[in-house]
Amino acid sequence: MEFLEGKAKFIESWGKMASDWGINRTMAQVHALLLIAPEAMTADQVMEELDISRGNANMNIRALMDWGLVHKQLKSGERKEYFFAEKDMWTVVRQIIINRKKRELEPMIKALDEIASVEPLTPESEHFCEVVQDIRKFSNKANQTLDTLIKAESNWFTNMFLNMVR
Amino acid sequence: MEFLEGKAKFIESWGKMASDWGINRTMAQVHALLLIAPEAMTADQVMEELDISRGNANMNIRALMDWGLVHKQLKSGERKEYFFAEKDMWTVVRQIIINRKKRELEPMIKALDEIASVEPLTPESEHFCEVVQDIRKFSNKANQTLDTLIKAESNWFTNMFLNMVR
DNA sequence: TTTTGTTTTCAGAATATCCTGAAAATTATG
DNA sequence: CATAATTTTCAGGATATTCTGAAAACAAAA
Repeated sequence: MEFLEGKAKFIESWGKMASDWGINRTMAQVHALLLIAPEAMTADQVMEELDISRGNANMNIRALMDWGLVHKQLKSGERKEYFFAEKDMWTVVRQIIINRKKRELEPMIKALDEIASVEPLTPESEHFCEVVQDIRKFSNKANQTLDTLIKAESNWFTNMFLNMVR
Repeated sequence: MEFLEGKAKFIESWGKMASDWGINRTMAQVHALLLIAPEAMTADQVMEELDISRGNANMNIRALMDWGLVHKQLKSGERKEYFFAEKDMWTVVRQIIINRKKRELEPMIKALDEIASVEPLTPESEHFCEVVQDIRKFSNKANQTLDTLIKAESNWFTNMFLNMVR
């Protein structure tokens, strides 16, 4: 496969996977582009390469910085801002875990805690409470595990994988 | 909190979380409804409770069966079909892992394998190949780990959590 | 076979999400 | 301060996704 074909395919696949996971496709494509860029890029270069508008490029670069996946680089003597992606895969995954946990898992746990105050007075509400308790326990365990994962070192993560498949 | 309020909140939260994760909101709401239903329900009951159309109910119940999260129950002497959700949380999570792995992770790995045939002939393609290799290694490890998880027993999963937070 | 109850399909409508591009805001430079 | 370069915003347009409802298909019962 040619480099340019591979590059296009990589950007496309990364975007596809992201949109399956509820993440803006273009944001993921910008991320893919910066991941494989050997040097930091300007917003103009991103617009050009992905053929998207200035507003779109700006919005998604900013979102990627919010996620902690992309950083700004200022070059002395230049006014333009340059951007580059975090390349260490474990750090990338960790940042994604941190963000999704905060945005999605924690609100869900909060909602479940409130819901858990329902009294099991009827057969219907009794069953309801049981299901909610199960999910609560599960979510809390997942939350704790993710906290541990977030604190863990890269090699620890590798080791966990190896342990599990052994 | 009152039961009916809790029920509504649960269905709403479950749907919200699902749509964050790229899953149809209504599908998740149907799932939530069946999870907390003490008895199997008909499509009509689902339509009624969630205030959705027949077509929508049918489509999403069917999708949930494809995911292995909902099953059909036939009552003797009745023509209507009844549906109930798998309630064991570990089984639910496992089914979701199985499906998403097959639909998303495996195609990504396949794409990466193809992309990996790019030759690192220039500085740009050299860096590209490095990034792709990193992601490939990571994806393959994740894939193996998920295979192990899928085969694992429920209590093993609990133990893993406990091990990790220790 | 005909009737009746039930499920499935799918074109078009409704909605949610994303993108554009030009203007406004911001910031550096002369 | 005035000018120029750059970034940000956001209303309106474009696109993608989801939903409806009625008709078709199917299947049990008469």
